[in-house]
Amino acid sequence: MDNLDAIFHYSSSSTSPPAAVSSHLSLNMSNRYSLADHSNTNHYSSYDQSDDDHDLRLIGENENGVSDNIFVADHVSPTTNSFSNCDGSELNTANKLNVKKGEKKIRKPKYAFQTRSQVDILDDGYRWRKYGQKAVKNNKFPRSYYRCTQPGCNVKKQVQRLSKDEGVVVTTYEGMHSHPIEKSTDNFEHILTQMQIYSSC
DNA sequence: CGAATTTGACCAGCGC
DNA sequence: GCGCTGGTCAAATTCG
Repeated sequence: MDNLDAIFHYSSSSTSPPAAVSSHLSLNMSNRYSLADHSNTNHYSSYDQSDDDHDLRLIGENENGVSDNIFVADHVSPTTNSFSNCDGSELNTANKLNVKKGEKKIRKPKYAFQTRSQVDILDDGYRWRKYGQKAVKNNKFPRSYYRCTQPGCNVKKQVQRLSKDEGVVVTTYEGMHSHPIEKSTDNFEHILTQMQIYSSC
């Protein structure tokens, strides 16, 4: 877990996913959820995430105080100061890591959501195909890699359960969907409302 | 039978 | 240079 542009902590006792939020988020980040813009991170308080995710800064906290924190990572490419450049453009084999010849590597922004959920597979309204799974250092749970199945849509996500808190699932999104959400979720509006609270800093 | 998942192999980046 | 780690590929397998 690194190179994240933002992590949103979302508490939920149901299977309804924050992923739905993130998917919506990825469609609208450029004009709505710019809180994690790297240019704004300097004034955020630091946050120690040394056990798992590293180099994360706390950028917001929910009023209920418990653990609904918003994070942004230190490692953000200068080219990703704006979400709007996250176009989901396809990577070719020679450019798997967004590296061009003679240029600094370009990373897409990533956005992670911490979810308190009993299930790993969260229905966010998009269709995903799993393309990999890896054991993660310092974590007894594997990380799963998914790609959006929509042709031409190159959005990826990673799903991982925290070792130190088995009730927490971290979903990391990379890229923006180039198509509408495929199905609605029951409490989408509720989730959106929470997101707006989080992003009101 | 087509789509999705599993899983070992492969590759690149990074730290030492 | 080497080993570790994260990310992806692709063949095999499973599922609907």
